[in-house]
Amino acid sequence: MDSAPPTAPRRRGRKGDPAGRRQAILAAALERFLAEGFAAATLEGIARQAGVAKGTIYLYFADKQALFRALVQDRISPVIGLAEAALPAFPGPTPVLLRHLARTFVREVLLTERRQLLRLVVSEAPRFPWLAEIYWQEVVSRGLGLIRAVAQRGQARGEFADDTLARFPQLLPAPLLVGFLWTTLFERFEALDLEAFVERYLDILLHGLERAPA
Amino acid sequence: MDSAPPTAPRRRGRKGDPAGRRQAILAAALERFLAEGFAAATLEGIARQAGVAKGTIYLYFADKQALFRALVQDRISPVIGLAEAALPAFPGPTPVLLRHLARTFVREVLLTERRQLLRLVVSEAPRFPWLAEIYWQEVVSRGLGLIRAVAQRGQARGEFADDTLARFPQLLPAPLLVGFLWTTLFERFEALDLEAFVERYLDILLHGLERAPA
Amino acid sequence: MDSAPPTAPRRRGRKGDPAGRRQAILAAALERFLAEGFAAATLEGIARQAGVAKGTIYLYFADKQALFRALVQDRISPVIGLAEAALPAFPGPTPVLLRHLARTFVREVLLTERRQLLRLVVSEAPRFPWLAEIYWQEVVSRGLGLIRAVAQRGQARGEFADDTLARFPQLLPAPLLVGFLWTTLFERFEALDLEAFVERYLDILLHGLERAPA
Amino acid sequence: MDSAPPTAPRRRGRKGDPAGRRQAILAAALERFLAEGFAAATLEGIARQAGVAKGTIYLYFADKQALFRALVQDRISPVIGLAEAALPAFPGPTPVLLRHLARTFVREVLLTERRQLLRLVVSEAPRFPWLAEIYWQEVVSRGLGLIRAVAQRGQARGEFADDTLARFPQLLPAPLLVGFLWTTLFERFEALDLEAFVERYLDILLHGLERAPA
DNA sequence: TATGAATGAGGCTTCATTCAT
DNA sequence: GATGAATGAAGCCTCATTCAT
Repeated sequence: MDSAPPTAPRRRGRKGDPAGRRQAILAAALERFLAEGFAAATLEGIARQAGVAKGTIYLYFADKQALFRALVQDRISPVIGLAEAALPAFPGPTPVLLRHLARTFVREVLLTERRQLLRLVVSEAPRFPWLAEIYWQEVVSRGLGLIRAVAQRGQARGEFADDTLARFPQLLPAPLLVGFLWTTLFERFEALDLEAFVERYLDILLHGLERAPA
Repeated sequence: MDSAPPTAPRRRGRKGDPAGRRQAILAAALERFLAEGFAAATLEGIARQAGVAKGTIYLYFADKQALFRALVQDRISPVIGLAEAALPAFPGPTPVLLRHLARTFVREVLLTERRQLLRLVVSEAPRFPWLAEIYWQEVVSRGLGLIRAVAQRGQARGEFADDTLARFPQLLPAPLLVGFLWTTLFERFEALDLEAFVERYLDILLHGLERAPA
Repeated sequence: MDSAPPTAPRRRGRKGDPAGRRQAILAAALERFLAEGFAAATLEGIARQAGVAKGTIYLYFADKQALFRALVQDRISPVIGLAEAALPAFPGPTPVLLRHLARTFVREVLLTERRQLLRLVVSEAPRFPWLAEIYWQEVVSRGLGLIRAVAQRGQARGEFADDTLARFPQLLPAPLLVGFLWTTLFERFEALDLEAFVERYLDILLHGLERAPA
Repeated sequence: MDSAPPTAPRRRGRKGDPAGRRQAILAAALERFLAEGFAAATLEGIARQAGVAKGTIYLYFADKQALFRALVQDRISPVIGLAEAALPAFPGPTPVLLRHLARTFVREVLLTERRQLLRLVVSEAPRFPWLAEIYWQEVVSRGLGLIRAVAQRGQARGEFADDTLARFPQLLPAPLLVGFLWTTLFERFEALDLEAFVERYLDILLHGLERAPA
């Protein structure tokens, strides 16, 4: 399809790139796990999609579960780094900063394939408790910490009326979860203007935070 | 084969009842699917939990997938009926009605095993597109319709400033999804006072709806 | 080969004999394990030889090792019972009794397929310590006890000069092990008149026991 | 590829020596085969123990079975040489010579790791008929020849009453096989004073040979 | 010559489905 | 109808062997 020449010549047999191999397997595994779930995805399918033999996977990962774990660790951790990097020395008002955070999440997660990872965690976590734990450590706890920091900044600068957001940092990602579910499951039944929805939600949330309701 | 008439139906437990059998199997299937997911749950386990033989399941359902489908159809539809029944002729102010709706959902879904059904849908929908469709028809579209009806009631009565809630009925369930994720995945890492969280959110939401923010 | 009609009609599909099934599998397993060793024998081969499907084996045995263990327990224990039963109230002189014991072993073990079981134990014991343990409990310790009882009988009756045989009961089976190795490994290279060999050894042994050599 | 001349052969350990390589591989193979058997031993394990890469083994041996065969041929033949060398011009009485032979075997085989080779032969001979053949040619037939030579020496010198030992040379190694089995399998369940046992056996055997019993 | 990444056939085991009783 | 023993396809994983470097 692409007129550009194949960058990787892909010699038959032993490939030359010992590093790209691992990434190719991870990419294939992500796709298969997302499409079929952990139990239903087969190593045969992953290998085929990665363009390697079944046994090759075991050169890089001890077993199917280790592959799954590596996948989560490799692809999830960088996500939160994006948001943390966006914070450090933000000059403007805190409400603007909050909007910035939420929009970053929408742009970098909800509107990319990364959104599927959350589904994977939701799906498989009950049977693989370490999965929720990794996700907690790498994403959720760091994300909530981020929001709490912003909440205190807002309170310190007199922009927020009280500690509502610090107590319930989950208020910020709430619409994002709606967006996640929507784009994942229900988009084909009814459209949702995701960005408008999030903006509207932020309007209400910030309005509520600035003037503490009863 | 046996010429002796079956004078004693030998109903041990819930056996012998051709209708109760089906329900017993469905109940067992629900539990196994929720606990292990579709692929990992075994008919052996379902049969054991239902107190029937493996082969018996095939007298009621064509195959594993048919069992799954019947389960979803039998158990999901009633959920939304609860909320719809709560609406009909509510006398008081619309904000109170909204709070009532949200609390019903928290009490009847989030704090019961029914919450697991949502997880099952999220998990298996990609492989069983009809699953999302059923869920949409039976739950989501009716739920959103309910909220829209309430939104219009509020606007008609002059309680809401504009059509924000009618355009984005997802605003109401947003915190409930957070609650879903929290109780499902992260409860063991950090506590969340679910009821306080939801009440606080309703404060903010209703405040925002009553006086339309910029 | 046998002109008699097939006693088991062997209907295709589900067999009727729930008891013979297990024995058929054990017999097939014995043959394959003996011919190929534990690691090299395949369940595919065992199933084929038993005339059952691969999965059927797992209805009777938890895994390959459990099959192996059951095989040893089922086939080894009866062997020693033969010798123990031969002892109780033997009327004649102890030397005659000893010869009787040795001949029973030759006839019932060395000259039958049972001899192969010893080879199996020797082969696989280092990797499956429980195997040597079972064999010790079921065969060796009981066999040595038998010989010690005979030795004391001989001493009590004044037929043996001292406690040599009680101290070294292994003296009796020594030539039988030679016979085992010979028939197992070297028969095709050079003939050995096993019975004459054993008789000649017994002559020497009994001669030595009757008049204790220096 | 590297233009620099290999001034330093970089012989780490026993590498670099094309002949030592072969020996290192054989030594490692011996250890792994003895510990795990032919089928269960892996080339990966042999290579690691030999300190070479898996592929290197194939530079010296065509395949796993060829490695096994070479191992047996290289390591078994020398064993019998020990005993043959002990014979040539023994000055003393033949019974003393026989005791000397037996003790040499106990010391050099039973009490060393070489004893395991016999177990390997017993284990794998049914699947590799050439294995029993090699063992026969290199060890057993030569060993029996040795004993027969001693038997004739004894008869010629009037020390033995008849040709019993020449007809049944297996009489001499019989207790050694008992010792083999004992140290290999049953030592941990009951102690056996191996040297005392062998001496006592020789007492009886020689006593019987000197004065031919009925 | 030496390496070790890559391969893929084949082994053990599981489990949805069938069917004789 | 109900049962559960039997089946066999399919999955995960191992490892002897090959081959580009």
